[in-house]
Amino acid sequence: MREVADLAGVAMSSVSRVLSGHPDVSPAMRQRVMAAVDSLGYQPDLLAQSLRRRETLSVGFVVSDISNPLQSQIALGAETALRAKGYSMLLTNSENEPALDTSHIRLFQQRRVDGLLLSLAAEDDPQTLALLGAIETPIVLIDRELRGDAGTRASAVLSDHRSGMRDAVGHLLDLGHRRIGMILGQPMRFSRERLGGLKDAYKARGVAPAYSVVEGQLEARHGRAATQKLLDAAEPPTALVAGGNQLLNGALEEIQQRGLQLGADLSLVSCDEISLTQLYQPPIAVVRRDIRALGRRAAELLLSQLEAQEEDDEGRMRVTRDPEVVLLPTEFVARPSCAAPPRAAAE
Amino acid sequence: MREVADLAGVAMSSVSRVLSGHPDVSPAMRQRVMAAVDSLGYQPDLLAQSLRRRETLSVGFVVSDISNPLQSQIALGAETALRAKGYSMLLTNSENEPALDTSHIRLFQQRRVDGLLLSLAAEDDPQTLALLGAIETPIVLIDRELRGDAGTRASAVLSDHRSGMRDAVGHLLDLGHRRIGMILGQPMRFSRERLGGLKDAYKARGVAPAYSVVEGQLEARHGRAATQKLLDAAEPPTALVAGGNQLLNGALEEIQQRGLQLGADLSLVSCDEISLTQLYQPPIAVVRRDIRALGRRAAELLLSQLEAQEEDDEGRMRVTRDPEVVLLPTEFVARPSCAAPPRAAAE
DNA sequence: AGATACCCTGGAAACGTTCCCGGGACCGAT
DNA sequence: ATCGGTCCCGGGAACGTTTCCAGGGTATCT
Repeated sequence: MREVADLAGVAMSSVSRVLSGHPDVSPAMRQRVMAAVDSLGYQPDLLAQSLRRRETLSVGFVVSDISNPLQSQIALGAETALRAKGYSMLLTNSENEPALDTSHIRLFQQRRVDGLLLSLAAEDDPQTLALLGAIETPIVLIDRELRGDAGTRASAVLSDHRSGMRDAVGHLLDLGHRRIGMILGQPMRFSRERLGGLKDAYKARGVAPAYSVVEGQLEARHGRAATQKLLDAAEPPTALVAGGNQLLNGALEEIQQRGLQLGADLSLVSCDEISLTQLYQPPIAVVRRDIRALGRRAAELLLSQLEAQEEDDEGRMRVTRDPEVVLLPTEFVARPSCAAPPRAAAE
Repeated sequence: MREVADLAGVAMSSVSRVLSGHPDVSPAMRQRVMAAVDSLGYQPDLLAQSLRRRETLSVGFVVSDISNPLQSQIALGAETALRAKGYSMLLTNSENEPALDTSHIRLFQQRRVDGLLLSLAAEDDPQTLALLGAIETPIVLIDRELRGDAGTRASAVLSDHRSGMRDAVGHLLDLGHRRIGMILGQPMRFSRERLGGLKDAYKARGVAPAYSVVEGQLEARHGRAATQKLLDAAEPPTALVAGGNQLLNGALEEIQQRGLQLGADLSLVSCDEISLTQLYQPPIAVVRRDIRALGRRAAELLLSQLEAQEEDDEGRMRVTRDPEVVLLPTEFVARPSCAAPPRAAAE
């Protein structure tokens, strides 16, 4: 920048003014400076800018596993929205370990990110909650619900899993199923809501609650083990609900292993659309949602918080807008993987 | 940091020395400083550190679309390896537009990233090539091959698509197929190599090259359109090769639409394992590779370049190690989606 | 005892910006 | 001609670190 100033024969402050679009700058000055900038191919150093301006135009995204199609679609949606406003995204994988969550959040703090997008590994980790409660930067939770300070201070985008699942289980009950097996992941909001939707459906139809639920990790191995356990029960369910694409993979493995025919022998509903659910034969019914929109909305919430920041007397940035929580819809899509239960099992 | 120094009653330079593990520091001093640090909960500002040290401990990752399972697995592998060495990853999606590639690279330059991981949208975009040729930071290309300066200056991790595809097509030829249709994406290295593998196989078996190839974008729509075109030919192929998971999705749509039975009516090979290929009925043969390793190796190459940097007389960092290119293996996995061609078509 | 060497510490410049503040030039009004 | 105001511009402090340099203290050697 000094080179530019020297070449143009002006002060560095003038160069800065021209480049940052300050109003107090004459056309002649602008021209001179821009000429020098072009001829030197000068590009301002964002690092120094950030240091001085006290904002980095960057946000941290903590994700448990970016290779999960769910998370990567969220990341895409979020990054695109953030980039449109000039923000960059720092990405980190916490490998489903809450301890990594906190250490990454701390790291992002040191990097002075302007905001945080969190898809946490756990909702009830005390360390994480304590850290988040003490943090002043804007936070948006993605499909997570936190207790205490951390929860009230943060914005959130949530999917309305309950309503989609209510329709899904309602559909199964209407087809004549009575015993439904549900495979869930970690005890987090999405699991609770899905279970809630299932209960709602039984209740709404006045059917005796003959469902069974297996909780575990959100991974294929658990999907398979849970399927095994459910189908080996004395009175096995006639329909299965897999609460996530990894669980679906495991469930399908076991179903194929047993030579069961989807629809005819066993009905199946999964959560979240992937290519597999559409192209499988028979196609698999899903509770669907716009995942990319989840990321986009999360970014928008964060941006709105960032726009509403003001410096207080101590020079720190304080958010002036209250955190928001938005609920995004889910939709049940019936497909041939759901059919009436086999005669024998239906009684 | 000044607060820490004041509380401990020492100079800021001493605090800095303690925290950065400088050797010239007495045990007493270390103790005093650490006590002050703990009591204040002080965390150093990485921004200021980066500015002063002239390194940011961050790398930029330019990806065309993170929601693609391929790219997200690469990202996971890379991020994990980078994080282990203290580096953070900035992620950006270029939406398959070379213009965005260059603008993101420029942005990363301004952010002073220490290195660049590139999965470019195009291999021959002049703007991108010019920019990369003029850049001094270490670069690792991911499954891309560049001409000119940019190419020689950059490291790269490449997959050996050719050998896997050679085996795949060899398998099809051995089953009796003669007319094979290949669906490819953009004209980049992976497409060229796959085509090369196909030709190799025909040549090795001395079979007349009766294959046909359709190039296009790496997306489902093209996969479907290409399948349509190939199957509508006067002498349609008896086996199809889809060069990527998006293309596979499109191809399967069309195949199902026509009511064709994989294996019996038409053989199919895809590239890169996804849950669909394993769980589809019949399972789909693939040319497989360890995608996460691709990301990991890319990060390792970059790290090795970063370690080999030294400051020259003008204060700029210069890499002292020559760029490396590593070739990672692929492996053909035969599955029931490949079978002998139907009698009628076999002549 | 004096000199030499070594270890540790404090002061200050620097990294590349931004932005406040003071001042010169110019205009119009008195 | 003087004054008040507006418009631009340059100087310099600051953001939070690191690192060079010089100097003070202690130990070692002659």
